[in-house]
Amino acid sequence: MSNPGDICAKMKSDWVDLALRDVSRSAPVLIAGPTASGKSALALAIACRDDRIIVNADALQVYARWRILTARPNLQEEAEAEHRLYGHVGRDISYSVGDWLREVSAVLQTGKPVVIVGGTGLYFSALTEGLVDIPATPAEVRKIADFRRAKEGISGLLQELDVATSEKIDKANPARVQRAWEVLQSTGRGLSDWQRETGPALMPLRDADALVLRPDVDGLNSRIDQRFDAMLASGALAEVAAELPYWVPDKPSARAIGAAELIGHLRGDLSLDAAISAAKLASRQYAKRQRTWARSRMTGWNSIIPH
RNA sequence: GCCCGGAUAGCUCAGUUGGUAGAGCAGCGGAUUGAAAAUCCGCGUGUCGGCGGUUCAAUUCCGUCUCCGGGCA
Repeated sequence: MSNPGDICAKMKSDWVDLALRDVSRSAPVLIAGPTASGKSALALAIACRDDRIIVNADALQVYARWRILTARPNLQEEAEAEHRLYGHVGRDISYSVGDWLREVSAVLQTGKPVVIVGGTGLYFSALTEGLVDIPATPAEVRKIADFRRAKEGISGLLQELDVATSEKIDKANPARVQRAWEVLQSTGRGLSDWQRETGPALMPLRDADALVLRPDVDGLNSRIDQRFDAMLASGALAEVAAELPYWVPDKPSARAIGAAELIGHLRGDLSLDAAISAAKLASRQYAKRQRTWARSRMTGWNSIIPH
């Protein structure tokens, strides 16, 4: 049996101890960084020290089905501190930055001290730089956009955009074009028009102790590989197998790295080794994108070198 | 041992009727205000296996050697 505090004590490692010394005891703490860099360990150590609640800032860890695959804190870890916004969204529910920001806002209103931790850069920029409150895209509009995009590509949607938005967005990026079209279609206003109204941030950077983990690339890559092996050892394949009957590639939760690969293996499309390699590769590529985001978008954050 | 086929970018391969070469993937860099673990953009000098020959010029043709497949003994 483990007593409260056991995990907290166990989580401690040299770099965590070192980082802990400079972390504010009063301001909200933000922890970002690439996948497998040790964010959760640091968050738990801080939460234990200051009796904070841990708030998830990861777009996939919100989904209920993937505890192992998305490296969500386990039950023991969750018992050490209150965790919020983890695994609380169903596999078919679409979830977005706006949803997340509203939920974070509600948590902050409780007045409890927090450590907000996750790998989704967009969530942090919405939190610290602001996000306009645009009504959610109705499912029918999304459906029409999906259909048209599949049928005629993005050119048709692109042509129907307002000029201001069209000039602003990356027209080669189907996701951006579709988003802009959906906003115009469902609200009657152009996206860029909306965005001009972006108000003050919920949590400006100066009000927080913002930390980015910046691990050595080679070290991180091998940690990513090891972690995926560990996920398999603790039942990732069974977790994915349980989803097999419900699997639809374009469902929101299906984007978890490793899910499509392991489903592919379970269906006999590729060997387990091939699935593992593909999943590890996708994770390394994801970590690279997170590094790029941190470099350019988190310049005001304090860097921590883990491990 | 003999015969055939390979050897070109980190990997899989294309190509050059002789004028020193280009795709995919990987990698690297970047963008990213509601699907963001998503999506998108940019970046290609490499003894064209070694050595010799022919040629103004060889990665390309010839010879030979090495290695890897396959076949025959």
